[in-house]
Amino acid sequence: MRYSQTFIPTVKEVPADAEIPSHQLMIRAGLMRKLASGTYIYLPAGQRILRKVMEIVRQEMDRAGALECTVPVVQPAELWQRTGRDVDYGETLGKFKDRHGRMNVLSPTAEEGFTYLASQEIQSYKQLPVNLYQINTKYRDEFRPRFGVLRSREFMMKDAYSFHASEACLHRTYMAMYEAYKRVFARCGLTYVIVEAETGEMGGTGSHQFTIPCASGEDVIVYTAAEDRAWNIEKAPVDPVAKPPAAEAGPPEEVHTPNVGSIEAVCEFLKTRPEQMIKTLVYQSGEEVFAALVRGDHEVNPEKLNQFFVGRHIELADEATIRKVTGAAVGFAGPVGLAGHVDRILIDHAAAAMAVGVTGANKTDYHLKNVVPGRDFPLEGEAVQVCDIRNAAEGDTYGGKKLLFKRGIEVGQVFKLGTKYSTKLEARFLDEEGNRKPCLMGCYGIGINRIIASAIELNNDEWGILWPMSIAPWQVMITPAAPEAEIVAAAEEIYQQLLNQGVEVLLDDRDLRAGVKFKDADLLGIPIRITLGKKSFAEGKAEVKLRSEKDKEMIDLAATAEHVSKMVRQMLDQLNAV
RNA sequence: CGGGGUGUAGCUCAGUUUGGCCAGAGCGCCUGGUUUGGGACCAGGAAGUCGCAGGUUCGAAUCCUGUCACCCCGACCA
Repeated sequence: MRYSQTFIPTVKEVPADAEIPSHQLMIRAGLMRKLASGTYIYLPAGQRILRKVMEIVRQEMDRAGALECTVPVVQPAELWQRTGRDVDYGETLGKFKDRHGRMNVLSPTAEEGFTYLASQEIQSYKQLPVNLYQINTKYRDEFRPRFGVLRSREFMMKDAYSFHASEACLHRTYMAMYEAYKRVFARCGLTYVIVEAETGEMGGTGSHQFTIPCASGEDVIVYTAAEDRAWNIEKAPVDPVAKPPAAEAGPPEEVHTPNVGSIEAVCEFLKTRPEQMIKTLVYQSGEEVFAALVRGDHEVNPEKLNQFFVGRHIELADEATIRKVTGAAVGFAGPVGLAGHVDRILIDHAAAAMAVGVTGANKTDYHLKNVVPGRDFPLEGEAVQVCDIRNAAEGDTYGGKKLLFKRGIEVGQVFKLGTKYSTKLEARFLDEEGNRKPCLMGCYGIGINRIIASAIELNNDEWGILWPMSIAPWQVMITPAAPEAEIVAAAEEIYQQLLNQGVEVLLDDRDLRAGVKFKDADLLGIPIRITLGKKSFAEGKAEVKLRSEKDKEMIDLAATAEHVSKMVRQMLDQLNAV
């Protein structure tokens, strides 16, 4: 490709609305432009990267026995009503009505589509297993799109869905996908951490996420100091904290705390600390109202709470409900005397282990001091349970091992779905004994755009991007650094030779000063640059430089193309050797 | 959805507090010339309904009302 004939609009200045390196550099290097909040146009160079990542994913999926399909992005809402996800997905699900008045859904993921297909086509265990995938646009009406392509409304995702007659078979495909994912991310030149994203319910290894550790990540990864296990914070278990020796505490004492509802404000007002408070959150799930108690400095983990309400949607109770069950304004709920007013009380281990604490008084503008768990409110009973319902925090342990934290970008997830979708959409098969059973399912996703952003987050410097060879928009860039005809001709010759050898090469044939070309080359981040300058040309040499290295190598002009194409192959082999 | 912020040239932003100079700068773009290995220099030039709609006023980028878009923060409220 000749630079003069492509379209790579680079910009010097950092765009005002881009915060993280990948977002800034994708704009600056002319890879993409914003169309609207959370939607981006991929320009030619960006599109090449997208295509390369998709091709790696496609190759690894095919190698692992998955079969490519394409399911429509616009799907009948009726299908989503049957699985209940039109409600469960909430506002994030994009919908529109067509001219016939039919509701349509913009696919944020495609369990329904693929399961529908299976329901139509799978009759017998003899047809199983089957693993189908697509690489297609997904749409999510995100609450808050941000960080460029990391959390966008429209994005490219590879999603696969497998169907099985047995748990063992599902596990085999699950592991095949797990291995395929390792290959995909390694080939893309990414260092990744695999975290456990789901335990309990499915037993054992129900779901793993592939995450790229980096500061811009939105997910929190929790891992043991020995790094022998890692979890998404949504699933990270914690040891119950030790109960301190019982403290001398008088009876609960009401204190007037006018307009002081928040933990912070109460601490300020009562000169206490968050870890001495018991936070009482009221949730609802349909008609059922329940309370969750955690220590003031801890955070409730909705995913953990969900384990107690499998398959149901839970949310924080609205103000009216809170008033009804606590008899007080929002901000003054507490566990003392709450038992009869809610259907259930879930108490985190750490809250239960407190010797004494401060809580809301279930009375507007009042809190209670000297509240002793177990004495002033029950820790056991029919509707009371002490359990793990909070996020792991600094200082926690699991299995006696210290827990550490870092941020990560989730780029892939493998998940054992079970029969949720196959039951609801009647994707069933007859087994050897003639019994009709719902298929066991797995689903496996990879965020294509996130791979690109992660690669940039991991590989950039003050000048621009440093692409791994496998996903670089071009493998080699040729920069004639002087306008003399013989230099241009030499560049042209090497360009043709490289093309003939199947190397993806970008020839900077623009009539510009060398400095400008160098700046653009560094911004774009093509891994190998061949520079032809007056001085080296006079000596019959070309300069070969890696984007990642400072030093250059002087190669005979006649040998340059051969030398460079060998380098390309070696760098690719290194990435593919997994 | 709540809170905060920003909308002025293709980009980054000044000007708005205190209404009145001709609506500006840097970068980019066009023309000519000089340059030519790390985002050159000189000269000339094009380019903005000041987000949009109302209103106040002799006069509005500036004040008021509404509206739209974009950005940031947000369970910690129990």
